[in-house]
Amino acid sequence: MQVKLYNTLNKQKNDFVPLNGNEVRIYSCGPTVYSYAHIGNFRTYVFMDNLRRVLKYNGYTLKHVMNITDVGHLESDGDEGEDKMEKAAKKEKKSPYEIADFYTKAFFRDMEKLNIDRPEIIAKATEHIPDMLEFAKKIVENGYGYETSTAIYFDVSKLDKYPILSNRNVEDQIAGARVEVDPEKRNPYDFAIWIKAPENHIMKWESPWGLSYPGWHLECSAMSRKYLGEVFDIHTGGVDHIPTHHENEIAQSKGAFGKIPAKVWMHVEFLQVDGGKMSKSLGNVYTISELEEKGIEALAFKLFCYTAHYRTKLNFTFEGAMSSQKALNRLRESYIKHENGNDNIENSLIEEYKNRFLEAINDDLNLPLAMGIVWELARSDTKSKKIANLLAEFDKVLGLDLENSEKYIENQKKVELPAEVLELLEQRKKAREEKNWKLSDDIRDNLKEKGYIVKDTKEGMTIEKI
RNA sequence: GGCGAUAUAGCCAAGUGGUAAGGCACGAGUCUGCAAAACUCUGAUCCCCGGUUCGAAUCCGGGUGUCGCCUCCA
Repeated sequence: MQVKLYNTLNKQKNDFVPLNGNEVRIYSCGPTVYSYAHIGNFRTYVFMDNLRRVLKYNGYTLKHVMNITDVGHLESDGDEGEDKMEKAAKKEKKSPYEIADFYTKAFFRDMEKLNIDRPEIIAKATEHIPDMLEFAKKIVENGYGYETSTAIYFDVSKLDKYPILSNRNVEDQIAGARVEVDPEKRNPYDFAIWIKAPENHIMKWESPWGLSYPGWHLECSAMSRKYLGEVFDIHTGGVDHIPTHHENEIAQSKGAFGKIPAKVWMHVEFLQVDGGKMSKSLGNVYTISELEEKGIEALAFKLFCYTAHYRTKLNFTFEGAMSSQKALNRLRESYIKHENGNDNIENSLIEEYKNRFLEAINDDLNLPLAMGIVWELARSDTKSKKIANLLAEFDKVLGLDLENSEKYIENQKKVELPAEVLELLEQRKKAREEKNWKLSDDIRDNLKEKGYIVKDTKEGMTIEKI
C-alpha cells in the first residue's frame, strides 16, 4: 500500500517514493544539548520514531541521521546573543564539552524510556567541523557569502527565491522590524554561516577567517550532505524550524550545490500546555522526569501524543496525561487477556484489521485513527492469541512495548513496604477472616492516610503506593 | 502591523460532500461484606449568520473567539 506524506514544500500530501530503491534517507534536526529536553521537544522525536517505524513497517530500509548540536546555536539569530553551550557552561561552571556530554546522555536516557528507535547515525556538530568548513568555503567560492567584522554571512539576495518554505514577505518584515539591524549586513535576512570567535570564546577552530566557529544552520547542511548526499528523501523538524532554520539550510545547499537538499520536508506542530505556549516564565516547561514524578510514564506520554495528528497542535494537561496513563494500563491488560485467550477468530477479520491499520498509518501517519482501530481490536469480546499477535505487530509502529505488558504491570504493583505497613496488612487480613468489616475498613482508611491503596481481589489483597 | 492555523460531547481529539472514530472523566449495571480495580452499557448534528448542493461538520462568503509564528525555541 502506498505511503502518503505531507510535504511543507508544496503543502500537499504526496505519494512517497524513495529516490534510491528501497532505502529511505532521512535527516532529523536533533537537540541542542544545553539543558534537559522537554516534552515539547519529545513530541517531535516521537513523531520521528513514528515515521521510522511506519516506513520500516512498509518494508523500507532506513539511513537516518540525527544531529546533536553542541556548538554554534546562538541565543539570537541577530548575531548578538551568546552561544547557548557557552552560556550554559558559564552558568554551571563547567566546560561546554562537559555540558554537552551531560545533556546528551540525559537526552538518550529519555529517548530510551520513550522506546524511540535510534537513528542509524548520530552526528555531533563538534565532530564535523572540517565538513562544515568545507561547506562554508564552497558557499563563499560560489559568491553567496561575504565577510563582515564579526562573521561570514550568507547573502540571500543572490538566490532566485527566498524564502521558499514560508510565506514571509521581506518588505513587510522590514516595516515591522523588531530585530536590531547590523549595518554590515547587506539584507535583513542574511545569516551567519561562520562566526568569528570573541576573545574569551572557548569553542573555536582555525579557519581562513581566523579562530572561529560554525553558524547553527550550517551543521545540518554539512552533516546531511556528508552522510546522505546532496539530495536525500526526508527532512524532519518542528514547525518553528520552517521560517528560519530550514529556510537557511535550503539557502546553504542551493548556494553550495544549487539544489534543495531534501525532497520531502515534514514538520511537527507544537505541543501546547494548558491551551497556550510552553514557556519558562510560565513555569510549564516539563521534562520526562517531572512527568514520572507525577506518576506518568514516558510511554504514557507517547500514547498521549497519539491522541492528535502530528500536524495539529496538541494541548497537554496533566489531566490528559493521566488519562493516557490509564489508557496505557488498560491496553496492557487487554493485551495480556488476548495472549491468554483461546477463542478462535477468522483470519479474514484479522486481515481486515491489518488493512485498516495500514491505511491509517500510511495516510500521512494518522496515528489517532490507527489508535481507534487498535482499541476496537483490544476491546474485542473474542479473546484470541491471534489478536495478541496482531497487537504486537501493530506495536512495531506504535512502539509502546506491549509485548512486555506483564512486566510493566508487575513493576507497578511492586512496592517496598515499611514494617509498620506490613503489620497493618497482617491485622487486616485477620480481621477479614473474622469478617470484622469495621476493623478491616478502618485499617484500609488508615493505610490510605499513609499513602497506600489497598484493594481486595479474588487472589487476595494488593497494595499500591499513591 | 504582516503571515498562518484552528473552533466537533466535561476534557484530549479523529473525520474534509451522504446523516458524527477512539481515549479519559461522569452516570448506570455486573462483580464485591463494602470499596477499589476490571468488564458492559449510556452521551454531541459539529462557534454564529448567509450561500452553493438532492444532500455539508466537511465547499464558498461574512462575523466572532482562541492559538501560533514573524525574536531563541521541537
